Amino acid sequence: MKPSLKQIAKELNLSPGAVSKALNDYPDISLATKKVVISYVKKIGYRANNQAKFLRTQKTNTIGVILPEITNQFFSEILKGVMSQAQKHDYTVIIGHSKESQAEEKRLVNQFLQQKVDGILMSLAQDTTDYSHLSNIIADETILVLFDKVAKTINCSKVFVDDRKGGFNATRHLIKKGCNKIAHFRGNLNPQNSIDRYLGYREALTLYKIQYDPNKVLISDNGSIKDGYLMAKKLYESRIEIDGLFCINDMVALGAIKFFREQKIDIPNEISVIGFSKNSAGEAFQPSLSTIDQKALKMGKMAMKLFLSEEKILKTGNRLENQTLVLKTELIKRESTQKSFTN
Amino acid sequence: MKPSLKQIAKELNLSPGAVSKALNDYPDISLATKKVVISYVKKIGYRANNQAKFLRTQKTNTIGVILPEITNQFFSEILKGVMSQAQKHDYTVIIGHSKESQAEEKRLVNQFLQQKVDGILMSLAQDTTDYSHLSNIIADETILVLFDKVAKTINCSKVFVDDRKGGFNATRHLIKKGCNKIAHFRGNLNPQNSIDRYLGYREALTLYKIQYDPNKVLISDNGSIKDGYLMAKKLYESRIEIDGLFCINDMVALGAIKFFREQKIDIPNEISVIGFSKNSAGEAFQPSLSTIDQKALKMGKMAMKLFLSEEKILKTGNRLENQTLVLKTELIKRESTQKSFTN
DNA sequence: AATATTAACTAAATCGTTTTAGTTAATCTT
DNA sequence: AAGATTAACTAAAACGATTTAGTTAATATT
Repeated sequence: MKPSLKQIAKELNLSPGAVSKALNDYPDISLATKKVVISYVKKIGYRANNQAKFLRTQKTNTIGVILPEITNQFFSEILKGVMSQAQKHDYTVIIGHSKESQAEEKRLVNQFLQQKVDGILMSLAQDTTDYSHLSNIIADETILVLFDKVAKTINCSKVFVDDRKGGFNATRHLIKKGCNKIAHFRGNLNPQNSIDRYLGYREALTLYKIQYDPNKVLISDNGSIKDGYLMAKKLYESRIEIDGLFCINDMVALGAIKFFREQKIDIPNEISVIGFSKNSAGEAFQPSLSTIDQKALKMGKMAMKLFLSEEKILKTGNRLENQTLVLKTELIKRESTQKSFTN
Repeated sequence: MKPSLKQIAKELNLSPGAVSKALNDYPDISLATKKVVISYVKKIGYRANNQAKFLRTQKTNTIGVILPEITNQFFSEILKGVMSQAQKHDYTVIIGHSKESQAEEKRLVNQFLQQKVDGILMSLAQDTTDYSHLSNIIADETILVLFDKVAKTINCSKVFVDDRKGGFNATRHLIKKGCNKIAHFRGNLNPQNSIDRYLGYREALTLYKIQYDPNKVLISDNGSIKDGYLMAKKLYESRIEIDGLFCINDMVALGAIKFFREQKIDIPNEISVIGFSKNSAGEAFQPSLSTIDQKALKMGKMAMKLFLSEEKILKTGNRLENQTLVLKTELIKRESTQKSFTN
């Protein structure tokens, strides 16, 4: 049914080897033969079998991408960035969804290794504390690139944003807009990103000599709109006065704003709010949401580029040197922190 | 380096065939031997090579998913649904991004067929008019399942929502809330979904004896927030009076609301607005956005289930019968159409 | 004209599995 | 105790490509 090299060879009175060489443009095949083979192959719509190919070449031209979440604009954009580069270099992308679970993450790594991917690009799940599966990847001589949520102790290439600086810039922006009672709705305790943004927040407070108040820091566990809403409610009901709020992400910020506006609190004049990650919904919101651009698309592209460069180094037989890329975030000033703005 | 069945066999003084059989639980291998093999394999962390496996079994346990867009909550949710089912049945998911381009879509189909996927699940690009690549999939004896944007003439399983009914329900909802000058920001001319939603809109107008006015229908080309904003502006500047608006999707609706609110137009009291697709941002918006739930997660799950059932039928050697599933949409009533709601 | 060189192939091994057919030794049957 | 049966393997082909090491015929060299 589906034609193989062997059948084509028989049809053209050639050996399978000759056909293979013709298609791969070997110099020891005549131009005339190459033309015949190529035109015949086109005619019958022959497609080489990648699996069979792999058996000899040991290259699948496939990478695996593991994301903790998929219905999340940040990760979607990273994926988009990865895929744009993958397409450019003719790589196939396998995708896995770890659902923020270490067990699922390990299962996926195993599955991908069995698929013989050339590399794995991943962002760690929140509850990943054991890194043995990452070591397995490296032991398997498969390239590993970590992005966003990375394991500092694992020896591989990494790309992430400077979360601390991002948190610092967000907080400083609020301070410069005149806020001095600034709350922070932070993320879960373990992921480094969440810690770093919190540290940036503290750093800014310290620099501008604002007293740190632990009562103004609440912990979100899933970073959803609803979460933001409930945290704002909790803060409001505890009667802690604030004039600024820095949220772990835009969804939490939108939820918080929703609550505050229901209470007839003027955003930004009574409370200025800034998010993190630049979700596109923030732009349409009223007030439009100030945020920190986390450069998701670029991060995805860079992750793939890191993979490609390691691949190239490996091919030359050199010992590969891992790179760590720290991308700069960008402050997006919008209405939610623009006090002159009246609603 | 990486252990093969052959090496394991040598180590255990068995033949490669016996090891393979032990791992696949063949009845003609003794329990004792099976135990030895399994424990040894676990010890050294052996992982079967899927590519090599395929060569004999002709099954990759891999499906390809092609999406026109990826940073779009609707498609992300579909993907999530597909992946949840794929995981359950131990399938690997390859992903492709057609970027709404027919050429790219064809390239991806070709790439996936070369990867010997067991099936392709896809939503067509907006500009796809030629279906030869779809025929190729079927000719290759690869299972094809279309979702959301489907080709009615292609003989394969399909799943999509009843867009016409959805459009009808959205429009009727506005009418029941007292609107009778209802505009429609529709999608591009060719995709059937966009046409069907428009037809539903017309149908509702007809049923409730409201004069259809083509000036109240504007065409969005990319369905973005910005697009919605600009269309609202265009409508506003053309001085066409409306009291209701049905948008092709939530992003367009959010953009439109943004513009109207900037003009101090009261939403929903002066203009009620309803979107389509249930983007999570709509919930946090003020006013929260009424919309039509397009059942993305379910659609993804069903697409994978359709694939699995075809797979099962194929295995029994029976002729497969294609199924077409039409999912019901759900009206989500929120503040943007709740006239009693005061902002 | 004998030999060396080159062009253009072919033959066959190989990658890592699976699976069918065959083999051997032990056990059962009568 | 001889033949039949069974348990538990082994041997080898096969899947579809790639690639190394020949091979053959034509051409070039001296």
